[in-house]
Amino acid sequence: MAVRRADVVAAALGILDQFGLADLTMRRVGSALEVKAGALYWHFPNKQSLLAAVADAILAEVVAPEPGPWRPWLAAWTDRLRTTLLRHRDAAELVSATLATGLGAVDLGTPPARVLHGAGLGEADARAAARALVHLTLGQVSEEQTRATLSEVGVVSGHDPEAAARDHAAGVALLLDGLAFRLRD
Amino acid sequence: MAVRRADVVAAALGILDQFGLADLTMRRVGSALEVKAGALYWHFPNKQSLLAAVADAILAEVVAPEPGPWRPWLAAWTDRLRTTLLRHRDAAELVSATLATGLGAVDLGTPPARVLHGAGLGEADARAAARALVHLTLGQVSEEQTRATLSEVGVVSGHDPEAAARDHAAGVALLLDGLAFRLRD
DNA sequence: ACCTGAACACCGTTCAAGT
DNA sequence: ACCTGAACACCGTTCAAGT
Repeated sequence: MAVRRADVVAAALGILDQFGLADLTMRRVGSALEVKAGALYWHFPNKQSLLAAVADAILAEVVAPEPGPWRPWLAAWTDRLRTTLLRHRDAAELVSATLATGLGAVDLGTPPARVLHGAGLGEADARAAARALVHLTLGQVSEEQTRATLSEVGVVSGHDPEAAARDHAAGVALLLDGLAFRLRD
Repeated sequence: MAVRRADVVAAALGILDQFGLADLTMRRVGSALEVKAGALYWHFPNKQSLLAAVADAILAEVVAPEPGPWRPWLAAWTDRLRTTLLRHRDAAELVSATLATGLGAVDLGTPPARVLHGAGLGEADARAAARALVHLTLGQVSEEQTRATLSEVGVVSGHDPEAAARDHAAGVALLLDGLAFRLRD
């Protein structure tokens, strides 16, 4: 039974979820598929491309909110992005890295930028605001996930998920206030 | 001549600047000091601790603006943070990773949080805003530095530093607008 | 106090050769 | 078309032993 590209991505995502990014090696993905590491290079040119595909798979889970007023739409979208990232171990770090390399296919900033542009913001400002929202979320979740892992191992104590959610919402609300100020008549 | 802890950090920073984070290995740092990799473990318990020390050294270069009104103070501080990060290859990625592990000594969020609290913002909101500012900057610079490296190798074309500066300023301004809204009477 | 030598258990990647 | 075997050039980390 030949392994297909999608099988490789699924296996990699499974390893990420169970063991984290540090254990996501080509050799481990291969052995999960009962195949040697070298075989993966038939499907992907290198490890980074495989990681980008995993990041894309994760981001595809973010469902866009129903069309509506820009502020609740953005608040909901940001929250869904956060929740999706939290569902997969080390996902924020993985997505950040992929976003930086530019290898990912999913354009994370486009949906919020479109909404903001539709609300009357200039295109450049809309893109800048979308980037800010994305970086804010990735940064907060990345810190939260690392802390969660560390507290699991017992290195650090008292990781509070509700406090993290509030922190994130506070940062987002600040940005949305700034946007409301820009969009006022 | 015995190698001291500070020598190790300086050598590591030199390798980071010249060759980037991927080439910053214990073996390379050792050979730059004419010492075997194992010798470094006399000074640091592991690689992460050495990286944290390097991150601290970089962040120590950020000089706080003169005391003054919160808005220009924060704008200046954020800009200096960005400029400092840009002076060292892959610095944003390194600092982000260190910040997540909690190993770093420099508390990046405290100065802006203090200024905001002094301006009348509640302590929790001040901390959340400071975190937002930091994550925004780290995310933008991290992307910028990766793109800069890629464009150096020729993988990607047209990295525009001025556009990146404008993007960052736009994101920060948005947040500061939100803060101004909160701090209005 | 500080370092070497040498090992252990890994990595990502390549590529001829097989089926 | 897809995979193995086997290698290449590396990693971080440990630790007895040396000075």
